[in-house]
Amino acid sequence: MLAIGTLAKRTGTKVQTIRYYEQIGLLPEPGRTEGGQRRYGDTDLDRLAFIRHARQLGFTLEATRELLDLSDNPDRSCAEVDVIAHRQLKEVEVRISRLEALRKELKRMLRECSRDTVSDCRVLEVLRDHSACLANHDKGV
Amino acid sequence: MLAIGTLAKRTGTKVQTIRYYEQIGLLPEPGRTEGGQRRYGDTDLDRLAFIRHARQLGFTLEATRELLDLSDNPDRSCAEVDVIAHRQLKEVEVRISRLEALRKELKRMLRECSRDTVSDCRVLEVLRDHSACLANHDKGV
DNA sequence: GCTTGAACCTCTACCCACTGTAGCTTGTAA
DNA sequence: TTACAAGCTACAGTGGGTAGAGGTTCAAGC
Ligand SMILES: [Zn+2]
Ligand SMILES: [Zn+2]
Ligand SMILES: [Zn+2]
Ligand SMILES: [Zn+2]
Repeated sequence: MLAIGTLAKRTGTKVQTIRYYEQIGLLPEPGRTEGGQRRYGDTDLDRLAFIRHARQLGFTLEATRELLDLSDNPDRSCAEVDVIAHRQLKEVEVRISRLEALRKELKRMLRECSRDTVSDCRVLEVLRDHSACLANHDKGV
Repeated sequence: MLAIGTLAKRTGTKVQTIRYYEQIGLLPEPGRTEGGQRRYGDTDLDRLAFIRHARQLGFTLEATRELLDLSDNPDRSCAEVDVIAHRQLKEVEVRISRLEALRKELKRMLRECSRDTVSDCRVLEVLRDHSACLANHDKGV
């Protein structure tokens, strides 16, 4: 049986985060020692590793919860899993294209800057005057 | 003079957000009517437009605050501005490369999935077993 | 001038996904 | 036995807003 600190180290999680996951019902309440300290088994280790990996891949805790639920029912079709993963993929792709637009505009601003006084700064100029900006913020990209 | 709702519409900001910016000292306290309602001038309009544009380009409110301060001192060198913008560019680039790694791995997971039962689902398999994953989460990429 | 109702006001709580702190108790190795 | 690392609970705070309750003010139409 593992103490919470050991579990934390093995999964690269902070102790508080583990207690937080328990609090929101993502991890089951573990057994306790006489003195009230949490003790974990291998099932908990696997479950927490799963959660951490899902988080590293950008899934929300809610999506992670759904994935865990599905993972607990091995006979069901994996279509639902794939829907969640696909949704996450779309999400990531939207964020990428948004960030690429920002990257482009930031680079342009910096390239065009005269590096003189603030009053001539192209960066501030663009910030003040949206029409000098090539990014389409309105369209969410 | 503009009421808060008009200012909100003109800048594409929610009314609550404007009050929030005032609360954190990003917008100055405006004049009020006899009855206590806020009234804004063109200076406020420009300042809020600047803030919104900086936000759309991904700058944090803290960075935006620094940019506003610099913008108020037209005689200073724009080097500081460029440092902030450059920092933001780096930030954006880090986020992009992280997201691209996720994108790649999500696509791979989905491509390899047999679309059968949950027990055979490649997506869940990868989530359960990090060694089946090609993304390097450890290195922050 | 009066009525109506949209828009304003303050205050509080909530979102996500944690993280940090204070003040106390327990477990374990020397 | 003692020292102290590691555990415990409870609560506050992060960023960047957003939502709602419950009350007040403004302005247009009559
Ligand atoms: Zn500049
Ligand atoms: Zn722009
Ligand atoms: Zn699958
Ligand atoms: Zn991975």
